[in-house]
Amino acid sequence: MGVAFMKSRGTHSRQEPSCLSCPIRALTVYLGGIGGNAGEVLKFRKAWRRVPRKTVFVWENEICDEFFTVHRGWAYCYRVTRDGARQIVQFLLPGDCVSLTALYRNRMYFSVRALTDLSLCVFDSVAMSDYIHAHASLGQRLEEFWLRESFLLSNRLMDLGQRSGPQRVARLVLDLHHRMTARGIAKGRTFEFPLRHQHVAEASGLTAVHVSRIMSALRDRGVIDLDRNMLTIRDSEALSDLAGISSTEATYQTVA
Amino acid sequence: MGVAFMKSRGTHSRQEPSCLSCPIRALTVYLGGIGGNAGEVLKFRKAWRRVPRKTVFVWENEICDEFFTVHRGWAYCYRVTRDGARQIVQFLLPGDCVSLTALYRNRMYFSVRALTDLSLCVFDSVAMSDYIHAHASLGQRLEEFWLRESFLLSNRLMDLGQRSGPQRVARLVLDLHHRMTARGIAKGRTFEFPLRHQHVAEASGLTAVHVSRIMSALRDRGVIDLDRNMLTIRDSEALSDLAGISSTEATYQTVA
DNA sequence: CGTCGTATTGAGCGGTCTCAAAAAGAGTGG
DNA sequence: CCACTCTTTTTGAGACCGCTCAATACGACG
Repeated sequence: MGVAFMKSRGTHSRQEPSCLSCPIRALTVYLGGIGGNAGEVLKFRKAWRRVPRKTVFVWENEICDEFFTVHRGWAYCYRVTRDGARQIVQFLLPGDCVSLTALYRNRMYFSVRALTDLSLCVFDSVAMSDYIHAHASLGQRLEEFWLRESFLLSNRLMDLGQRSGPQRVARLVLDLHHRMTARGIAKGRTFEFPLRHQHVAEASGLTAVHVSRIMSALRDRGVIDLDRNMLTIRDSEALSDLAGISSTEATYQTVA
Repeated sequence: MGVAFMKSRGTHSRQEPSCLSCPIRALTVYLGGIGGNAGEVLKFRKAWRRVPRKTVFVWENEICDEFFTVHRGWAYCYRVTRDGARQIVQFLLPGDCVSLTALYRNRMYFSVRALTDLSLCVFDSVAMSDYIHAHASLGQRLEEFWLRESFLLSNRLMDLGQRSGPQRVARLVLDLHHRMTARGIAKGRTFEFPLRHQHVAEASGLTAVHVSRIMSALRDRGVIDLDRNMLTIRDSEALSDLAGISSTEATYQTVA
């Protein structure tokens, strides 16, 4: 996690990591909480795989019988409209599993693309499903993950349905910062922000051009600062005020 | 509690129904598929309750330890922004369960309101959770309900993020028609449509005024017809073309 | 130094909103 | 059946947010 691996597909020379010492294991469905056994999981892990940035590795409407966990880097799930418009459904950070979906049916309803260079833990989805369901507490944890997923999706729905462009952007930034912090990847108010305007746009239902104007305005007003993929929240007060964080969200956000 | 307390338009004078002969039992989590035992479920059903239209019976951010199934009528889940804007997250039709959420935590993250006069089957959420998890096949079914829920939410996300007003309205109409048909409530191209423009607006992230203009246009072009809460799809071709139904959705929509 | 991807900026358009008023329905009570 | 009220729908006019298109600037990389 500490090691940089930005461009260079040549770097990234880490050894295949073990689940036992994985710093993000507590975030996963299968190793978080009390029920997981890292040794056992490691035994049926199929592979540890690297994916260069911009690569699509799960395709909407196609078969996928693997279950992934993001080990390092960023990715995102998206779907595309019949006439080509893309909607980013979710950004994936280290510790996030790429698709609970694969546990049930292998026909995916979204695509997944690496945003940065990525490393993934790969499992056979049936094996993972069997493992989870063999441990009652993991099954319960899995269901809570679904609950959380629905909650997060409904948050996004609120954003797209009821909030202005600047609000959507502010909320996206805060959300990512919050998640990065929760995983210990971000420490203070500055954190890695590898999204292009186009990504922000596709996530928030705006245009890249308009996102540019919004972010420029935020920068001019001294609310945020963005330099070389590092984003700094300068005026946290102003940002969350703009975002209009509600108490409901604050409550649920602590879930992970 | 089971006693009626509507101002009863006189209709709705049904006896408390039994799960055994319930026409929508196949749609529920706990009685659909192969694992459910209607006699057993009926035994721990807490009540059968009527709720007059416009009544809120689940509150965002409040405790709720009941699990409901819509037995008759329409309802909707919604959330409200800090500055008062409402987003309808989901419409609930007979057979839909009001909140899987209550199975896990009793603090709700949305409110639920009756759109029409409503009758509900009421369960203690812990009892229901125990029952479902005591039957492996029901547990699995529950997880598939979560999958479906996420899929549907991501559909809505696509709508709000990437589609124009007319498209959103067209899709909402088609979606409701599809669901009504799947439950045998709608037979042909005409079906009950109790939503006010305001509801359509809050679901699709538009304004009631604008929804009015959109629906007038659809009517003028002979695409739909709306008379006294009955909606008729006159030109199904044109409507789904406008909606831009993708193959992904068609596939998943057959799930139920 | 040239190329490619990305960001910025400007000008003009259009979809959707706001505000406001009028019209149409639906329910209520006489 | 009518008169009254309340809710909902319709319509118009004007404003604004966000979009489109296009040109330019920037920055990373080879």
